[in-house]
Amino acid sequence: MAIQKTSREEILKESAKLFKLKGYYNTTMSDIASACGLLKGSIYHYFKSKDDIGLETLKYIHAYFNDNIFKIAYNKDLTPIEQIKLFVKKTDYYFLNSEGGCLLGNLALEVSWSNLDFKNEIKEYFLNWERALTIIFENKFDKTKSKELSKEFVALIQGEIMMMNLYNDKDRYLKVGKKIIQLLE
Amino acid sequence: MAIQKTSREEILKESAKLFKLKGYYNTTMSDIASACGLLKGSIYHYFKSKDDIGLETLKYIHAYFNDNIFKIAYNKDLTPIEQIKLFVKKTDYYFLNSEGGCLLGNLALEVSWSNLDFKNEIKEYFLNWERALTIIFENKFDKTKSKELSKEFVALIQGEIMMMNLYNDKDRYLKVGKKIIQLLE
DNA sequence: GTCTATATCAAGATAGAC
DNA sequence: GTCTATCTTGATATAGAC
Repeated sequence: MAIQKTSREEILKESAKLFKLKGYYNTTMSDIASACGLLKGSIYHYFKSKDDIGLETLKYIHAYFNDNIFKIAYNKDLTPIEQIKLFVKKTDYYFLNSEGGCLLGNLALEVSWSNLDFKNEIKEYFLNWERALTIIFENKFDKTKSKELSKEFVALIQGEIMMMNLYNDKDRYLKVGKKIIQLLE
Repeated sequence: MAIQKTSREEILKESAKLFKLKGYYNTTMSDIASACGLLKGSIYHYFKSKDDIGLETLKYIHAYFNDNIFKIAYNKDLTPIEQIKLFVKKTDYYFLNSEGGCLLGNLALEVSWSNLDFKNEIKEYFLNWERALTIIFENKFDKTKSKELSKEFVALIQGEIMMMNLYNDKDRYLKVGKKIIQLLE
């Protein structure tokens, strides 16, 4: 009986960090293992391959956004203004503390050309993001306009996260959230 | 005397394609070589390492944008409207025909965390892009507003390129150029 | 300038001991 | 559940023949 040093979830968390910072292909099983205090062979007890870890990591982060951020749009106990403020607050909190930017955005550019499973997961993530924003916007705008706005904001957020991390400047990114809130006020 | 099959420039062109589509780390010297009709050993006649190719490829694409697109902002023979229309037209032409998106944007997310030379080149590229747009905007807006607009548009373009390639939909990307032109009309 | 051949290293992955 | 050991592959890179 060996002492349990890690768990499936911890491996996914560490993998997400590494993939964001080093890129997917440039992160090795050895990197992931040592981030969890293991040797690389031990990782295969939890996952059957690196691609398995990659896809599960995307799903894990996607689920985090679904459960903690996107769902705010479906919470009828909040007013639209409260919804959008909380939505922006939680999104900002995540990305301001997420060294390396947006995992799914990063992998969209790096991996989605070659791995269809990854690509589909990433597409769903952004669709869910857009759907959530659309629902909030529909309190003030018509369906078409709401869709258009939400798509544009999701793209803008991705671009600004790229710039935030490139120039180490949070202000530009934070402006996006302020703009979104102003739209509904 | 062996027949010359390729050139420094062709290697950079093929590398740019491959890096965009497959990612930097996932592209091998063998991939690059065979795209040029060579065997991998032969590439080292032109470049001393893969990182050398990577950095030179970034510089090559950066120079293309400087010479063909960004410089439009400094052409005093054109009116501001003509400038922005040409700017957008050339940018759109490039990205609509650039399978895999924006090389410097892609590598910004994949590589810039680990390679400072890459990161600096990428930062300069986006700064030059912003500077060019700022100059055109200054014909209608004050300096602060022009800077703000240009930064936001560069970020938005990057985000929309990501989405265009993810969803295989050119319309969303094309809206950005239309918005930019409208701003100056 | 391109080739063949090879050195070197590190990657993903597996097997079996503890 | 983690370890050590190892297999196999494929990566970057070099040397020297043509």
